[in-house]
Parts: sequence; structure tokens; C-alpha cells
Amino acid sequence: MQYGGGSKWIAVIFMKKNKSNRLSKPVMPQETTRKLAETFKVLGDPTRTRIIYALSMEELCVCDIAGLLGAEQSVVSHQLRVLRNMNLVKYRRDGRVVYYSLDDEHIKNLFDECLRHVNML
Amino acid sequence: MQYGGGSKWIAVIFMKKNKSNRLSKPVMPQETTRKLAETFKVLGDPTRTRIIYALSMEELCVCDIAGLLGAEQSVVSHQLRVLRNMNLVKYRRDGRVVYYSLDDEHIKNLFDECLRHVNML
DNA sequence: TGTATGTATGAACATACGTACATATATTAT
DNA sequence: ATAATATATGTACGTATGTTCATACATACA
Repeated sequence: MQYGGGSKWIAVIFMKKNKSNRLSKPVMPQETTRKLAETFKVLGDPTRTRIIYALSMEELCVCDIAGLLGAEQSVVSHQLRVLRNMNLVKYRRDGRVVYYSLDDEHIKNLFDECLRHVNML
Repeated sequence: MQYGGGSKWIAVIFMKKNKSNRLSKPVMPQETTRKLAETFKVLGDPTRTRIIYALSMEELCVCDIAGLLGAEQSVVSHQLRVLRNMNLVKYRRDGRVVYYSLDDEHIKNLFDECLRHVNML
């Protein structure tokens, strides 16, 4: 701890800080941080990022996504499952074609906010 | 491509879609998507998420962050470097203590938006 | 019923990544 | 100058992760 263990006075200060809810208890419930991190992690893969972005434009089927990304169908399918499991995308089946779209509008906002950060908006 | 290769008519349709800027060119510059994904990935680790969240409250030195997270100093230091490299945090030195804080306000917005998604706000 | 098409999934592999441990650097105090 | 404290960094290691290839499943069509 900062300057801790130097003298008794310092030790007292350290204890005060501990009691003042700064150093003793974690800033945020670990459960919440875990979910946050998990969501960010899912968005943190180039393939998935591009899929999400494509879906932010329009509903698309798996093969169209693969075409857009120039990726193999199996890659897209695998990653769509990841996005599905995180409730980031939803899907509907029409015959043998499965159409995917974004699950809620928060993701688009996330993207825009992140774009602002990387100075691309 | 969807229903492609069936007949010449279908092939024509496919070519039209290709020219209409839907299937031919990628939805977003790969450079931009790469940066986006990189940023999300950096936020997608529980340790870094907790660091960012702590810093969203107040400026903190390395040892205080380590105390808050119950993590080793070296772990925090390593992850702070990652955050530094992505321009997510900035720092200032005061004696032998280095204080870290968020680099811009977009990150807080990112967090809030993500919290809304995981239904915690 | 059999074939073709669209999608999902399993296994294997290479690689990326987070952490722990040791150690180096920087600054302050004695 | 030496010791102590705060931080940074290098290495090693176990694990997680994305992709590839093969294959299974589901639906439409002949």
C-alpha cells in the first residue's frame, strides 16, 4: 500500500482509508464486471466485429455474411453461435436460410461510442 | 451465395447485388474494424475491466489499484501497460508514485452503454 | 426417396493471452 | 552511498481462443 509500513502514523492513515470505503471493498460487484468483460471480449474479435457491423445495417443470412466478410461459412457459423450465446444477435429461420439480426439497439450505441474513441466518427 | 448457381437468372441477380454495394465490398473499412475490435478486446478482460471501472471513479496509483482488486502489483502493472498502449488511460508521476486515470470520457460512456445491455443499470 | 443447398457442430491444431515469479529501474530517505 | 519503496518489465507456463477440415443436420426440390 502507498507509503504503508513506514511509521505508526502512516499505518493509521492507511486504516482510515480502508474504512472510508476506498481500499477495503471492491469498486464494483465482481459479477457485474465479469458480465461486462465477457460482453466486451465477445466484441473484441475482428470477425465478430465485422459481423455485428454488417448486421447493424440489415438483417442477413449466414451465407451473405460469409460473402461480405470473405470468410468461410463455418467460421461465420461458429462466431454467430458465440454472439447468440451472449444475446447479441437473434435469428429466424425461413426455409433452409437462417437470418440474423442484432438483438437490441445497445450494441449499435456501443459501436458508435467506441468509434468516437478511436476517432473514426 | 444464397441460391446462387441455380440458373442464369439467379446469376444475374447475384451480379446486380454485387454491384449495388451490398455483397461486393466489405461493409466497413477493415482498418476501422480492426481498431474497434482491438479496443473491445482490451476492455474484455476482467482485470482490466475492474481497473477501468476503478479509474472511472477517481485517479489511483498502482498500489491502490492492486489493493482494490486484491491483485498482485505485477499483474496490475502489466495490464496498465496494455491500457496505456491503447490510449485508454493516462498517467502522471508524483515522486515514486504513478497515478493513473482515464484518458477520455468515451470509455465511461462505453461502460454505461454496456451496462445497459447486461441489464445492470 | 434421393439429391442439393444452407447451416451447425465436433475435433484438432496453432497461436494468443493472462498470470506468477524474478528482477530491473526510479525515486526518496537515512 | 545504501536501503527502502513504488513501479515496470522479461520469461516461462498453462490455458483460452479462432480457424480449418470434416461431417452432421435440416429443409427444399425433383
